[in-house]
Amino acid sequence: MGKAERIHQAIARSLGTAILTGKYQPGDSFEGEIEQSLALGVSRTPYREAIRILVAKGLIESRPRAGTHVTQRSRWNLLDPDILAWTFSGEPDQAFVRDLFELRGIIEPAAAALAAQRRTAAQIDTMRQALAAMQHHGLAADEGRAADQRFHHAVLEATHNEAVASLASSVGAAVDWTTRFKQRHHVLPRDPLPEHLAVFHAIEASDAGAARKAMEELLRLALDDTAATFA
Amino acid sequence: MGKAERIHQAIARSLGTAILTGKYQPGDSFEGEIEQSLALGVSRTPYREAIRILVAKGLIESRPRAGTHVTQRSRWNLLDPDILAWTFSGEPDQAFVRDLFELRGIIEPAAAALAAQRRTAAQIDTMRQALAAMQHHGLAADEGRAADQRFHHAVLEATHNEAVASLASSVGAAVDWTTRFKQRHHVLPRDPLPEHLAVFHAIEASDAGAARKAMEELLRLALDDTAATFA
DNA sequence: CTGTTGCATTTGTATGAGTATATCGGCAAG
DNA sequence: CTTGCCGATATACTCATACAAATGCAACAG
Repeated sequence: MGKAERIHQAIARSLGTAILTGKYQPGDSFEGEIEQSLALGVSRTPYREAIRILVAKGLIESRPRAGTHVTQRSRWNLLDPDILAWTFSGEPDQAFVRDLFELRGIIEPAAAALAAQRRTAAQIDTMRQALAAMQHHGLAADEGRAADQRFHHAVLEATHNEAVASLASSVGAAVDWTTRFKQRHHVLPRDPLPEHLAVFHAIEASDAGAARKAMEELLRLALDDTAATFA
Repeated sequence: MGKAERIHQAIARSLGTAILTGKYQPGDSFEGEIEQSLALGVSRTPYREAIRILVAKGLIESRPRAGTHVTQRSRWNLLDPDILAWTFSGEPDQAFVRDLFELRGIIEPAAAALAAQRRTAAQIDTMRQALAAMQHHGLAADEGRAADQRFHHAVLEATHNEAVASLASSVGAAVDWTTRFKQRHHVLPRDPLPEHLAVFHAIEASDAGAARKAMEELLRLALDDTAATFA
């Protein structure tokens, strides 16, 4: 049933995480695609495909004679879903987590306001079910966190804006990692349901202003929890 | 000097634009990697690498026995720089352009406010030079549009938030295409410099509220122009 | 010192053989 | 008739090797 990870995926993930965790610095070289692939015990084909994946995500660039080098951080597609997953597979940079929260603070309140104006009945349903699942399982369980993500995802979907919705996986990664991090550090989490319900009710009532404020409050509380964890 | 486009890049661009312009619909099949590559007159190696690129950007997925299929639109990384470039290489969907503008309306005012608080002297300098170049060349010239992009890019950079800054290429594509579109339809553009200067001066003065309002005004005017073009 | 030209090195492309995997269809049990 | 198992088979995946193309560097000519 599950899809076994292909070799090129494994290589891409391995090298990608190595770059994102700083084991390879911008400018570092991967010269010698024959040596590299043999060193990994694979043929050139999957190695090259892994390189193509990383190039597609902006992490590296390769030209004949010049070799393959890690690009400058500013050229990385940090919001790419795979990049985020690779970033969060280790202990991510605290500064980057703060940046992601700040981005959520920009996107999600505005999205909540738009969602309040445009949401369909089906999307309201999705949100309601997600919150029910979240209440039932709690954030300690995988299913609970998945439900949390579904809720935030549904809010972005309800904006009926594809560009905004495509940030869902990025935001979702931030949501997921934040709660995981709290769990990892054994912080007794305050029940997050009230804030979520406030957002939900405002969107259901088509009250854009209230939805914005409720989402801002939700993020403020989440950020406080996270900051407490770091401190 | 210029880098000749590699075959796998060309294939990826070709198939990517075909998907983004709707010539291939979600669910459509690319089965037969041998046939497909021969039909394109290339070997399987670069064809497969092109497929890996498209997979990395979420446009397609491929599994043994099942074949290679175009994924659902919701799984595409619409804000990926290449995806945007491919999208804008043709006549992009008007709805998507509106979505991108809405996203800019969410991101850029907030970014301008943050930039006002955090900008460095060097970043102020970059903005000033960009505006000077913009005034000198005008938006009809490539150099003028490049300067316009540099300005908006500098604003996002000045937030000192990597997650926000990584949206620069996305926003930049929107900026660039918008002005190109106006040119293409021979709309006599109003001089956009005053709004830009207003944003710049607010950021220089570290006035976050004024920067936010000035950017909102800039976007409102730009949107009006674009809407008039469509009408 | 400057421009140019040839060369060596690295990535890019071609091709054919063989492997692994997941879908599909049939078969058996319920 | 439905459900679950299970093997045959088409498909992508990997390997190995050979050759082509591009480009940065150094030697060289002016």
